[in-house]
Amino acid sequence: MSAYSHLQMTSPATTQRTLSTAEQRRAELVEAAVRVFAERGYAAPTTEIAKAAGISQAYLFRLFPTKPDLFAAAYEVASNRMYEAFAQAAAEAKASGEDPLEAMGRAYTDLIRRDREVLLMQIHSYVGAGIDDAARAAVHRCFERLYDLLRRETGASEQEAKQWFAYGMLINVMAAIHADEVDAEWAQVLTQEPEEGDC
Amino acid sequence: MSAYSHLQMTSPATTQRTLSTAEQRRAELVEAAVRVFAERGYAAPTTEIAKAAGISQAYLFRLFPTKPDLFAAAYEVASNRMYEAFAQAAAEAKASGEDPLEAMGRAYTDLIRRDREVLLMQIHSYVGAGIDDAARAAVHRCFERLYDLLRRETGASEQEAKQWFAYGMLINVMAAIHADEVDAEWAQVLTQEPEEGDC
DNA sequence: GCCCGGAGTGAGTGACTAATCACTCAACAG
DNA sequence: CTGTTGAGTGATTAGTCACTCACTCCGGGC
Repeated sequence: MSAYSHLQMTSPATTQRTLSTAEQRRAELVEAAVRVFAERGYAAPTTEIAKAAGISQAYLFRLFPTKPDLFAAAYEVASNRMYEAFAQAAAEAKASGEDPLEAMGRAYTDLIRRDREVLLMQIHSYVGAGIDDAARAAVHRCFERLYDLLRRETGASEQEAKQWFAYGMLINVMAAIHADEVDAEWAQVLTQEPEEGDC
Repeated sequence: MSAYSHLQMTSPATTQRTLSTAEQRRAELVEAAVRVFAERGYAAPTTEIAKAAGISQAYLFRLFPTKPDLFAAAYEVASNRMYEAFAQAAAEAKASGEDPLEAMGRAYTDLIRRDREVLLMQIHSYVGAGIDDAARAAVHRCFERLYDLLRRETGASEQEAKQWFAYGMLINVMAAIHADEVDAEWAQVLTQEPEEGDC
């Protein structure tokens, strides 16, 4: 019978009317996909994603014809979320006369706590980029946009940009391997927040 | 670890046998596993690894009872190869009065060209670390050993060590996503070799 | 009332894959 | 020659996965 009909029956009556119901479901599905892919990687089964989204697996495949399509959409959403966080941090820093480079650096560490999924999706996409051409293109686009934003908004030099990305990658990896749960010097050093005099 | 560590045992000179010893086959299998896992990630099927090693899939499972066991062994070999490269670079630099920190940095970029598999295994293990407990432990051990080596041999400060690892992670990721094949400013900047005045 | 189209699903299917099992054969000791 | 042991395999199994299809349900237009 209705196996999981008790999940979210309270569908908001005041839904945004700009989205049709199918588009809305698609958006919900992608949100769920981000959650599950972030946790279990590309190998996450579609059944589990469908369950997380509260729909049947069959309907998942109506909304996204193939699994790579779904993964690409999830990655797109996650990398947009990251981009927006950085753009906002840069804009706010600019408005308040702060150093935008430093603000964007802080935005990264903030992102770990608030939105761990985004960083995990990033790591998983690096693996996907080694195999899937579409994933690789998406990852390259993400780096390009972020690099352009950084150079444009902060005026960082090439060397500064490189260093900024390097620390970002370190944060990504440390989050992926759960270094924060390890009680050892290396873990403490490599996950600690940057001090003031960082160079 | 110590169970399969006899890489080149003394082959019996008196008797020539057409059949290999199990230990020898195990070592060959692990070498093949490193190649295949590096290329295709944790999802690489055991049939393919067996084929690469020139043995049957059934025998693969006799030599390693489970796939995670095999992956862990492959990762161990790959990270040892990395460790040895760093240790050697540090030792040589020390002997010749060079700066060991810089030498170890150069060893990393050299490693990309010579032994790309090692870096790819590293990236793949980050994903494995999010799922498999054994893989996570292995990755943590690898970081610990490397961190200790760095601090001991180069006398780098915590901050210097952190920066060294950050650049290492950047190199890892750029290799994984094939950034070197991209013709764009971000790719060129993030993959270029470090200049002399890097800080 | 009746059709039509879109939302949504239960029940599959074929392809694969980790792991098992029953078995063969080579080598050697006695 | 014979019994034993370890190397090695073909065939199979149990389970999982991406993906499909025939179907139901429901609201709106005629």
